[in-house]
Amino acid sequence: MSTRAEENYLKAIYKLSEMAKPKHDRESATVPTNAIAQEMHTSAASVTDMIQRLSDKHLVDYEKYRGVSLTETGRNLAIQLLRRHRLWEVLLVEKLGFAWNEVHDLAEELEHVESPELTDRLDTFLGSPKFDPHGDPIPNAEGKFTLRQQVPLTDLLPETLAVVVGVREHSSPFLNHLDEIGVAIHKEICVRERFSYDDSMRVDIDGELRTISGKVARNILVKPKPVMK
Amino acid sequence: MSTRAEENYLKAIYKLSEMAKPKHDRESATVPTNAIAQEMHTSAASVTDMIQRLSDKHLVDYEKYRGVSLTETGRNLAIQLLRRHRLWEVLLVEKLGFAWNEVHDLAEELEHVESPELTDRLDTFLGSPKFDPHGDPIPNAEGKFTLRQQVPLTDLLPETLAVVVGVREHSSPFLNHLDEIGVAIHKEICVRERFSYDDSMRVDIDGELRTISGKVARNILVKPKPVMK
DNA sequence: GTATATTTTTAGGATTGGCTAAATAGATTA
DNA sequence: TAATCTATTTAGCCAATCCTAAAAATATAC
Repeated sequence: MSTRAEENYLKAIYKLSEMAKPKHDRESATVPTNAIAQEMHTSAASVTDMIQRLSDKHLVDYEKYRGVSLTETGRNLAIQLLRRHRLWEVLLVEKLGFAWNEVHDLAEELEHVESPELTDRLDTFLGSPKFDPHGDPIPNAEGKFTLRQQVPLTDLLPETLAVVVGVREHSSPFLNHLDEIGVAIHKEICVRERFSYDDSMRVDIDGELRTISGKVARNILVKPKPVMK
Repeated sequence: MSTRAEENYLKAIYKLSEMAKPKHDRESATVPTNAIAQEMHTSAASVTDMIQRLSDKHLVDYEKYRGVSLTETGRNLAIQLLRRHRLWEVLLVEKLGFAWNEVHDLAEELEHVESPELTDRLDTFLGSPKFDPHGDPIPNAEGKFTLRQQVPLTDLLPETLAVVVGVREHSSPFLNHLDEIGVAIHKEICVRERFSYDDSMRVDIDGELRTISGKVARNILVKPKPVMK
């Protein structure tokens, strides 16, 4: 029904509209043309073009000069793409042995293969994972996300133990850096000291004491461990 | 480097040129425009169009009104597509649990994801299979096919035991029919009687005696079992 | 060996999806 | 409020890939 190009626009609009409105909401926030152009590394004119096509297909609501938002159909499509993307990432990492910073572009290709049957079977084969290798939630077939307690590492008080559950940046340089400092999903981190001046912190990872910059800490998501009394 | 459309043309040309010249040969046989058009369900004019582009890219050799043949580059590309196609089919059947008649169209999509790394890892994950679920040989990374002794079921003499190793037809109706009569890859078949009039035969499958029409028998490939003395 | 039939190519056009440059609407500031 | 800046749209193009109809080349038949 929809082309690759259309699907990529839907994904971009979904992403931007979620960023505009972090809390999961029934409605889709309105995003400006320019933001889409930037996100997709294309010209604003091309965006206007495509948006008009998507609007004709009732995948987005569009009023000239007012920005775009996804219709329910459009959002469901975007969420299914996200589902496929993240399931493929799990296959690539868990089964094929790719590193977590190598799978994004491949999943970007694979997600466009449309087949509910394939998606279902992939999900089953992988054991219906709820999160992908970066800790992002995988929507289920109905488009529902699994919620989870998570905060940026910067929010932890000293002497708190926490488990890494996700990242807020997916760039290869960032993920490589995490590899270098021993941070990975499911690793335990214990905060020793916080420097509020620059949000950097001293932490304990695998028994090693390290300093993590604020820039990095802000992009690590953790789930605090309840303290044993 | 090459688009999806170009890749599909290369595959079609490869297929036709192999059919024209069954023995594996260094050279690629010349195929007529019309044959490609039929194979791809498109118009002859479109074929001429695309062939000119492929010729500009040195993927085919082309002389007006003379037909096309693949260059070495073109043939290598086609063989890599075949490799990916068949590896994906193995994944779909062996790991995801699809039936052998359900995987062709999906593999047709998946094969276009170009990544030597992905292909390699897929191959390793699947245990470097030499044949796909229909018994077709999977070329290795160097493009070499595993050869194997195989003959159409119609070639067997009565009282010969053989193992089904492949099919020469991939249509769903044909594969479904095989399912119905209990024929599957690796099944043993024992020929009891041959009727040369119409090539039909009485065979033993799983201890059950059945009649197989010539049309069906011709499309079943078997490897005769050496007779115990 | 010419007439006819078939195959192939050319010509011209549609659609998708991108671009640049120019025009216009909306937002910001003095 | 007027001037200016920015965001958005329009206009006009381009390339890829398909199409139909017509022309040209080749093959076949008498």
